Amino acid sequence: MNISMAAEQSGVSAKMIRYYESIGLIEAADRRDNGYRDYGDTEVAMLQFVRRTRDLGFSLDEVASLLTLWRNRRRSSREVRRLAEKHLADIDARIADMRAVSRTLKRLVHACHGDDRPECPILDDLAATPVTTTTKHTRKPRRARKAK
Amino acid sequence: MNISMAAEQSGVSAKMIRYYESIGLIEAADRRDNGYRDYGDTEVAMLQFVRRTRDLGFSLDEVASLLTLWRNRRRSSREVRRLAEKHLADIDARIADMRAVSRTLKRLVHACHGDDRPECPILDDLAATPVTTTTKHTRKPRRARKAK
DNA sequence: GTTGACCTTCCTATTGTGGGAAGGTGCAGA
DNA sequence: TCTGCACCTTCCCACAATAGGAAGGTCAAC
Repeated sequence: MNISMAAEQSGVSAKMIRYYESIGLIEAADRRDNGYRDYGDTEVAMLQFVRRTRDLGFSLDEVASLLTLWRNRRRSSREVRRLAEKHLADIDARIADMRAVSRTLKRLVHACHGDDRPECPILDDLAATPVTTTTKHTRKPRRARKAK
Repeated sequence: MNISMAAEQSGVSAKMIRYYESIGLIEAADRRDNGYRDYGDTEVAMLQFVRRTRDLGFSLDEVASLLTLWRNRRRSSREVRRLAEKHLADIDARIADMRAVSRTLKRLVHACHGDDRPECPILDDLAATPVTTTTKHTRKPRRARKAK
């Protein structure tokens, strides 16, 4: 099948399929005589795997590792679990950070009357208070993909 | 004072100060005879405002709006609050998304024994299940800054 | 003078995705 | 057979926000 069909069935855009191929994340697709890429059910299944993994917020580097493990019949589930745990810890740390930000913003929004007057505790706070964070380690800017 | 001093006092790197100036987020600094940028306490206070606002995850576009409001004596607090509320809703939506991802990952990690055997529910899931999301609207990839 | 710590501008990379141009291909209808 | 349209190809650009570094000027202490 053509790339647009594979895109539709896998949920990965044609643009991204070509990109993933170009960076070596997935193997180069077979080509037909006219130069068009040709996909079968196996390839679509792999693209779905990538899609799902991306949806869970794994980076392309992590997707590559997971793909390797997926293809390897003699892998140990330990390694897969370690990857997932690491990613999970990462996500939970980011959630904690964002919740701290959310709490601060809620407090500020409540303190501001939001009318025609210029007095605004939000701006006062922005000009003064240092931010409160809950985690100290460096977070990677990894995030879950947009919900369709 | 020199740019590195202003960076130290504001928490915004010299690199970023120049960048903010280049995109017009902040006004061009005064220059001394040797061409060096020169900063005073007013400028440092403004940089701190930017820093704090970025820490709360506002985009540079939003920072620009907030800066304008901050400088405007006759602003209405309504507008500030509206911006903060919008950003807050955005953050909360992203937290909800990430919590859904976190729950899924936790479930998968628990289901995987993580030993030498190759059987792995994590990979099985990645190959099969569609992702569960809680929000339907498009989320912007905005995020809180790294905790120092 | 020389050294070292500043400063300047300019270019590059990052991550993952989308947009679009320029040109080839395939198929359906007139 | 021609025409049009919907595909396909590669290649380049843009985004957001930041960091790294090169090449060169400046300043202050020794």
